[in-house]
Amino acid sequence: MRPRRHCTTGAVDTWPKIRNMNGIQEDVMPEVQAAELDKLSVEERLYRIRHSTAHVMAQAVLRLFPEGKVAIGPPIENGFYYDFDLPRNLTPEDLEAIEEHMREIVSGNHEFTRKVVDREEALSMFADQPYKLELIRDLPADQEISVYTQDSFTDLCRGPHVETTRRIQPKAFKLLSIAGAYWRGDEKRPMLQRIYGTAWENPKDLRVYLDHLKEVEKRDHRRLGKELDLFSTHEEAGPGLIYWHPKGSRIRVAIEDYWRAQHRLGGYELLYTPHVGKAWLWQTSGHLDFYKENMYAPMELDNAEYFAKPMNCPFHIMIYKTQMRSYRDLPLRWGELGTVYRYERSGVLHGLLRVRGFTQDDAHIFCTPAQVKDEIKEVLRFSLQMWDDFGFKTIKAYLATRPPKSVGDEDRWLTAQASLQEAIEEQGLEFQLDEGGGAFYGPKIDLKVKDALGREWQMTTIQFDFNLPERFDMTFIDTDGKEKRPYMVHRALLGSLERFFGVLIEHYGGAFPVWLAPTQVVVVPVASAFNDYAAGIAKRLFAAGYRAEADLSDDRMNAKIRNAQTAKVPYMLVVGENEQSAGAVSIRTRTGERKEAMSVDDFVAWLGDKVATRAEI
RNA sequence: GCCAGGAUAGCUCAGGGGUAGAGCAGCUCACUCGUAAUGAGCAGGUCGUGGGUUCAAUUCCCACUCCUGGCUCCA
Repeated sequence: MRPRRHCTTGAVDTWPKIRNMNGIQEDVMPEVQAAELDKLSVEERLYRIRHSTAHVMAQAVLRLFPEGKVAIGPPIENGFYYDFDLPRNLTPEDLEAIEEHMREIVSGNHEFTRKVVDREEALSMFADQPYKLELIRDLPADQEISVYTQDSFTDLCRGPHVETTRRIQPKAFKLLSIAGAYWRGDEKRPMLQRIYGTAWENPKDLRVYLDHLKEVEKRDHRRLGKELDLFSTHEEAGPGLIYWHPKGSRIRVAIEDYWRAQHRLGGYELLYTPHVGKAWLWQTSGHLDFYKENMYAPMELDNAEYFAKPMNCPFHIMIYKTQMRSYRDLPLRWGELGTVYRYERSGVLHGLLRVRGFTQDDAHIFCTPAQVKDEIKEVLRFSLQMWDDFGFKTIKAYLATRPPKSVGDEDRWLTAQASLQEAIEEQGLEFQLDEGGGAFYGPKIDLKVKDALGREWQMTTIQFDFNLPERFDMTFIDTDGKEKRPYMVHRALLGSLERFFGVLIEHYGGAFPVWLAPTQVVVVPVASAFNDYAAGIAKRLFAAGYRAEADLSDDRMNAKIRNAQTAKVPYMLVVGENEQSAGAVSIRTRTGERKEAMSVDDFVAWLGDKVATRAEI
């Protein structure tokens, strides 16, 4: 299954997006008559189908475990889940048995009937269902309480549902996995067993979705990382720490070279700062008060405690404070590919996407109030251009504003929020407002990018910070000769190189565009008699700055092509008698296409163009 | 951290109370070949770590580590 916690899972555009953020039954759709079901949008129909399938599953589970307790079972994107408290742990075989019962229930053509009950009635109906009782007791006093019944099963539920189980096709749903989940997501409460399932309108849609899951698995960056020899992790050497192999490093170098070049053009200076800092630094920044549980334990040295850095900002501020800063010096844009370490609980580590040490493509912008607007606009534009260059074309913005508990002047918050929103609107970006969702120290924009499989990943963050300038007493001298507080914006565009690499691998399924491919060209001689010619071409390409090699192994030509193909090398140059005598190469792309033979000079120019235009192939 | 499942050759995996097997990769030899796998041979393992039960444990039991899928938070 896909890593739900790292991306909004999901789905090709045509697939309905149904979210249930807090995992509790919620439903904003009005009740409709059964006959109207077909008039509903596909999203609304699927919502009902999934919700109803969850009820059917609960009924099936209770058939197997009559003494089981049911918790909640909402529809989610692409499916549904239901949480249970059962006398024993479920096994994968149980899922098959449950599915069997579900098919039988569904084929009974039972109606879903809705009934409104008062609180007392509800409490007595679910007297032996403690989780339901808790839900009922937590409902607001003026809330209408409804229950839905199909066959012999009645559930507390706001609805809506399909009119009969006939709407649930026996071959259009599938149970996928069992997982532990805390009651109401609280680790102090009981651990329940959650069954995830997927449900669709018809068997064909289910098949398309299952194929999609297979494709997701094929593109899994951990699998491709191994197959393509890109990176590894080592439990003996510390979990969650990434080792970049030569081929992975080639890609990283290409990314970093691009990143530096773009930042230079964008008016950034680059910094290098230490990996550890004394307790004073983290005390001043507040990290020891608010972030300690995410930090590596201190090292003691000369009676002082040193911490590995979880963030780069305090170091950049130290540099800021080495001089008196004038308004004439601002804005300062300081970037750093800064490697940070954060403690993550062992259960959450996941390939490149969730690690304990990573390199942020970090930068801090220090500016005057008058400069804020333009700076934000530029950062956003910069970010979008970068995503475009890396081949991600669909971006969504999330603007998070001031939460109730927060620091900083009201007018600074308003200025900051206004400039964030204006920047988004100017770029014509689709965005969602997350009222009160900002950090206590400032509002922010997060960008989610959509990958080739339609999954959204949160990558870019652009964040105001009203806290650190105060804590470190940062100032600049304004035009009136007075000391003022600069604005500080923290931004990471790619996020972290590790995570970005993981997403990039999955986006391209390992078939990187030419400018990023670890090996851009493999020269394949048709027989060993042409080894020298092949080696000469590879050498020439290499000298011209390309990642090219000749395959001079004992393999036959067909095997060499296959090896290059499975390594997803964009171009294979096949050379034999014809090419040698003409000083040419014949080109085969990894898509299987054969191009007309061209002179080596022409190929160099052609390849240069492909790299410069960031062509996929 | 918690719940569940897993860990056997470099990789993918089979097996099972009497101390291990395949394919690919690797090495050697032969083949000199025109757009996705030439053939033969060789080598490769304290069966995750530690403890227990047993005449005997890789197999059964316990603990731990890591991995996988979830739960909370986040780049």
